[in-house]
Amino acid sequence: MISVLVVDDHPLFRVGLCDAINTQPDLTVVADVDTAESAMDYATHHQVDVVLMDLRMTGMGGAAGTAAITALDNPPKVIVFTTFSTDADITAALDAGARGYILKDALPDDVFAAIRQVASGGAVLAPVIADRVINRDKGARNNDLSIRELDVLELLAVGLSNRAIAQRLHLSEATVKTHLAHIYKKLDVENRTAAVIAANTTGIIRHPDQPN
Amino acid sequence: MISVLVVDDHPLFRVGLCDAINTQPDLTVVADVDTAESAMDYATHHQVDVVLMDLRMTGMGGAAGTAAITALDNPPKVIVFTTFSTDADITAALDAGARGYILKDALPDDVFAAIRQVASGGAVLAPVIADRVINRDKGARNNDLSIRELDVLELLAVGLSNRAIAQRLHLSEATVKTHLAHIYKKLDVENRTAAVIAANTTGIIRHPDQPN
DNA sequence: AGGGGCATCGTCCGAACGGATGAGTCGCCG
DNA sequence: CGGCGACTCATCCGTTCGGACGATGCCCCT
Repeated sequence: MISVLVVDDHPLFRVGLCDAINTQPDLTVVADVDTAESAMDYATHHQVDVVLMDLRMTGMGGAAGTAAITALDNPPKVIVFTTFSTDADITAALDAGARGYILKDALPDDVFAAIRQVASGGAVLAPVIADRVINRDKGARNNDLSIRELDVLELLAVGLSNRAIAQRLHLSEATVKTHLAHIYKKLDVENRTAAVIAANTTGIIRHPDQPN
Repeated sequence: MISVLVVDDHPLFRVGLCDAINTQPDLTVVADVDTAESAMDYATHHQVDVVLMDLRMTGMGGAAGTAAITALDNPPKVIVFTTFSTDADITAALDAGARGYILKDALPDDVFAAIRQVASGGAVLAPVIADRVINRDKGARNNDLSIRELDVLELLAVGLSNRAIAQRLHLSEATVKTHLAHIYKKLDVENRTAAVIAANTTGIIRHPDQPN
């Protein structure tokens, strides 16, 4: 019997998920919580095989929660289970030690299979995610912005002018322009607006979370 | 007994939702489907009291589906049940004839209550939504962009230059600039990048749907 | 008949942006 | 040590934006 801990701040979804899992003879939900904090709390005091963790939650968030849980002694396997699949989310989750990344539009059977797979020591990535991860380590290396370029891009993405960016980062405007030129090349765009869009859609930078 | 039709393309969520509803003695899910098309199909051939409709789905989408269903003879009441709450989504849903708009992070009891409320002829808006709707009719009237301004904003939001926008819309650049100036005023921003951000976060324009 | 919003186009000008190029410092890696 | 990349700054130049006018025509509403 594989024990599962469900972490999701959508009560309705959580309940449905728990019920679905409990229909499986070899799976059982031992607890369901709505924050990463409580998940960590539970995992430190109880034995759990697999944690199904939502990413975007109020509080510490799923990525931090995953990291905290995988740092425990004899840690449970964590599967990130979320609606979102930006690069930032994926890397954060995998870096945090997640052994699986599946999307909420998956079929129930896929979820069950993922739990079994991970419980037995394997790893599971949703097809879309798998592509991303593979491509990331191939050609997308040049897509990597330097730290400073990311700083600039972040400020760019909130609508600041070159001058304003320069002031915020204590740079000259010339330097900002240089960084921008590099950013445009790396993102393969022509202007700042397109760069902001690219940054948002590819998930290079973090959204301010759900728009309202 | 109130009969409910559940429309959602996330199988896991749909199943959980159906189970939850069926726990209520006075509610029963008579069918659950994964597209607006099948929902319309079902509603034309069967008697249903309330339809729980997801907004963002593959195919015709929830707003169009809502409009189609409420156009039937003796139509069921439609509650839009979604994760998203941008202005575009809300107005689309309400214009389409939805009698309720609740978010997927609602508590199960809230959902049950909403179904009962709508079935008995009432209307239900999630608190966040209610605020939006009310504010929209108050001060936000100047926030209303004209059709043409929206056209421009949409192209702006994919990173096009003034000239490119002009060509796409068969306008002179001068006209585009005039529209932009109006857009900036109405959105209370200083430049195009900020306008794009504002458009995205306030949901004035439609996202190209889920980023990947 | 008049007013107002919308859409269209024009001009002018200063500010901002984007591209090209060069160049200096620093740290890392072989 | 020598090369390379990141970071910094500068100058020059052409293009693009954004603001501030004005102007016309249309349609709707009072």
